[in-house]
Amino acid sequence: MTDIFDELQWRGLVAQSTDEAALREALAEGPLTLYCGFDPTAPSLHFGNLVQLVVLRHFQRAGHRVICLVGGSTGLIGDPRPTSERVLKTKEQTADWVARIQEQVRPFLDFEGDNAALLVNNLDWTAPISALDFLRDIGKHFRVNHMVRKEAVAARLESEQGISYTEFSYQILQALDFLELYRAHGCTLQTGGADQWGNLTAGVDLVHRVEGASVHCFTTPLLTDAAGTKFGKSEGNAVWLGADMTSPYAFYQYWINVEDASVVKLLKVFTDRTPEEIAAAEEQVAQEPFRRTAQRILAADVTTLVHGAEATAAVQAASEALFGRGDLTALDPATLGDATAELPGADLEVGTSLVDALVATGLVDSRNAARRTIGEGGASLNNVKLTDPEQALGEHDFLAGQVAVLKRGRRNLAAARKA
RNA sequence: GGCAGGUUGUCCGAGCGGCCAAUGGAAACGGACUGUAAAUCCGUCGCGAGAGCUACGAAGGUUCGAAUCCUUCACCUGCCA
Repeated sequence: MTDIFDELQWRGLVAQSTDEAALREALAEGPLTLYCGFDPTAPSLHFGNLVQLVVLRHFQRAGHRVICLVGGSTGLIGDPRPTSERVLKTKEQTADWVARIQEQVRPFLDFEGDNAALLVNNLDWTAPISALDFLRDIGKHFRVNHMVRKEAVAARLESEQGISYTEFSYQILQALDFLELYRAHGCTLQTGGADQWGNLTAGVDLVHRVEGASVHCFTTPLLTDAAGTKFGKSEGNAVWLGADMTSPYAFYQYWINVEDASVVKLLKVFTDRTPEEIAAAEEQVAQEPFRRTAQRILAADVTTLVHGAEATAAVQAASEALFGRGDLTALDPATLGDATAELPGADLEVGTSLVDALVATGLVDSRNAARRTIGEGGASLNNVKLTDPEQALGEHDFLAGQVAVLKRGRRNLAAARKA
């Protein structure tokens, strides 16, 4: 599959695009320059951003010039959400997050060599513009009539709390980026998530008005599971790319647990597997679902992409040891230590009640919940179901004298390390 | 500016002086089952071992007793200026 656009479509990475024929032609003519922006709304990128990073990666490999933008200015304003106004973050915090995200993005693209990706910050060209110049030079090109049609803005205009002028201006600020990158680097394509369509086209329009040039954009689809729920949440928490926010173990487990009905779709999106490999995986889901081969490939590939091969090997070994059929007490101390090192946990004294241990390790939210879980038969210690809420951690419960494995339900594990 | 209505647990949404930690639905979690999948059925779903404590926009008040009544404040909605 040589055509990049064909490949992206086959992978399910294209939702909506400006004139597809023109875009295909532009891509076929030779390397073009494209960009995708990431706003610093948190100290780490997350699942949704990973889709964009994967897209950029495909483009760079296909020989196109990739610009990765971190939104030092747009992050100060905030893209309006359809539901409610954002609370402004301080400039210091935003700058800190920009720095973190700039680092986080590095492994996904090649920033060295002939076709090095470019890392830019829109604050560099936005900060120097005066309010008056902004209104005269940029604002004049935007019709409010058109701006209010944008989905998130329209929703907010309908909502009880309305929308601040600050957030209303967001799309102009983002459009300005496209113009700037077009001028400075000949950038003619912007990509983004499905919810960014309005912002992307605002940029396309601005470049067209000011420079008379036709540029392009396309969005990736919102990824949902069979029930139509967004992917990227685990136990109600976002799946982050930062190891300090979502541990590599938790990250790997997230992918391992993907439902059968979605695993093929996610393999296409997030891995570099070929159509043949994916067809084989699909076949295995159908024929031998209990082996979870597709999920294992998905989890391994994506974890390697985000955390590296070494981390993947570690969490695979841990998962194997902890979820394997083998008796936990039979594990050798080294394997046990490595496996449990990946788990969330707590340092606990001999004699700590299991109720307290379940709370301390974060497996449940409260002592009540712990008792409930034990009462429901949903908790186990070293793979032995707990029945007595009053039971306490005994000396012999610490396997190899160091760690006890607590489990809630089928798949939530934690380590109680001997203090 | 005037008048009327609203603000309930993660979300939606009942309750309108005691039987209300608060009906119902969704989400979520656990069990039964396989496969660390889905579907289905059952259960759980503020904190606390318990007594009890904290919760129904905020602050006061009435009452033996308030999510429910009164006052003030904030925000929203509708009608009239």
